[in-house]
Amino acid sequence: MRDEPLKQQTDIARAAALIADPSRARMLKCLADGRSLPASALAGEAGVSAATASVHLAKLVEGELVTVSRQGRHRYYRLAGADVSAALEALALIAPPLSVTSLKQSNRAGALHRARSCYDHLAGQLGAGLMGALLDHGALTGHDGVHRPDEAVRDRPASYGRDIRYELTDSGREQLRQLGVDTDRLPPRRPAVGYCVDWSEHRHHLAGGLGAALAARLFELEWVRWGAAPRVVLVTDAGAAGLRRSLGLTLAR
Amino acid sequence: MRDEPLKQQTDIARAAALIADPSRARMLKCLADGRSLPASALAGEAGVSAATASVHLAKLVEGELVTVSRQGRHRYYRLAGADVSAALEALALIAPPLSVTSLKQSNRAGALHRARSCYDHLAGQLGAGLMGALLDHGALTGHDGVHRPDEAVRDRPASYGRDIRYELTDSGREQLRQLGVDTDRLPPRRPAVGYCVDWSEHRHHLAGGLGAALAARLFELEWVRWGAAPRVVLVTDAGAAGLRRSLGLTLAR
DNA sequence: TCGACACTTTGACGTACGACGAAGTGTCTG
DNA sequence: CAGACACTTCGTCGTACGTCAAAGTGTCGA
Repeated sequence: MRDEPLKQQTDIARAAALIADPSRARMLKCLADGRSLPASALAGEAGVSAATASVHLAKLVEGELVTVSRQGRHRYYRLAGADVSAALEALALIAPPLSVTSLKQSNRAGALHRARSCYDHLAGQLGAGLMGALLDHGALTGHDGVHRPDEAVRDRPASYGRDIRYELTDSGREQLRQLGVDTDRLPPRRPAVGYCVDWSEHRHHLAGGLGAALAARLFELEWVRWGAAPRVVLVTDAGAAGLRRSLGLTLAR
Repeated sequence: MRDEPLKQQTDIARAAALIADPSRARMLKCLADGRSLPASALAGEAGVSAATASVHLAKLVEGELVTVSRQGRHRYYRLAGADVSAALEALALIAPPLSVTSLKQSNRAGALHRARSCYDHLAGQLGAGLMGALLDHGALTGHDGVHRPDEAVRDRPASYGRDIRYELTDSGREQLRQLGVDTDRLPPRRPAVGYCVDWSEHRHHLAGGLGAALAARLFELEWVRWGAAPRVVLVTDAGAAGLRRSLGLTLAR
């Protein structure tokens, strides 16, 4: 505090201001474990529009709290360093408990985690759960469905996967038929079996022609229906029962 | 991140918002080393009015980043705990360097550190330096002039001291006469030798009738003059030379 | 008891900033 | 090549908040 050789003064108010916005704070919290996530996922987590999220992320990059890496039409954001997560943790220690009103805001984030649409198929706990059930039953082979960032070559959260080639088995064809999905009537040119890396689950969910057909069938059966907010999908009571009965899939909560 | 037993969510945005204001950040920085300071000192450090500082401090108390203890008409503020200073340090690590415009704002704080008025006498480096010179020359006896919070009984920064009793020596009377201060003509009822604990220097500066008379004499000699901002005192070139010559006192910068 | 002082409260003012819709840019799919 | 998509930029709106002067409260000293 004296006028001694004061080492580089830093502007802690500016750094704090970057964290002080509730939307940005929620985004940073999601990135706190070191993941890198696309802007759209962070917008969903924060409960704001893509435009708003974009502005926030630009500020975080400008302030060097996060870095961005472009991959095709996605942009993946991650914390700039360990010192950033350290600062977040230090703040968490002195922060008051989250008020109920702010918790309500995260309802949509919770709903997105449980089940959402991804292009024309299903994602979230529901999407990854379906994939897991298909693998457990031997309907699909080729991988265990878990995304491991270290081993991933081109696979990134929230986009189509390329590292792995899943195969539909004869048994799988039969199981899907019983659900009402005719695997012989899939669109011709489109690859039947594809997958995405689910950003909220760190696991694969079914995509491709088959993923789209399965999603359509679940809507048809009214096992799922659209929620209020964009991309939010809700599992109906009939759906929870049906999924448990036909695939042994039980969803939390 | 999963929906697992999420321990108490905390509102890091609120905590960050408390630090995100430049004035509050400057106050917190001053308190970072554990000192407790009165509101007026913090207002000076932050470069804002007492009213503004009061609002800020109320918010910091409300947010439990600082605590307050009343002592007479003063209120002493200090950081609420070690975790608060830890958070400040963590933020300092990720903060950008302070911009020039913000540095300019701290000019007044720097000026207040160098020399300011305190009631009717002088404080800051100048005030504490004068006190030190008088002690070095044996003009005063009774203590070494350093404030030690552990040993202090009733002494607090930025208010009149009571723990110690300084005595003016015959030699001191002579030295002051040479400066033009007649120690026989001090106001009758007021104690001649008093002191305050200088909050920026952690040392004592001369107060009482003698402190006032010395300050008045230095203004009369034009060794010091008023600065632009309230309570700011500037040492003139003649003053720097005179203080060095008569008391061996050299002021930094 | 009165005035000086430390601090807070009130009220008014200006502005900085977060929010979104709509339009624009680049990239992938079929 | 056309369309869908991820993301950004632009323009506009509303509001939350920092700022200070002035007035109010409590404490100290003469």
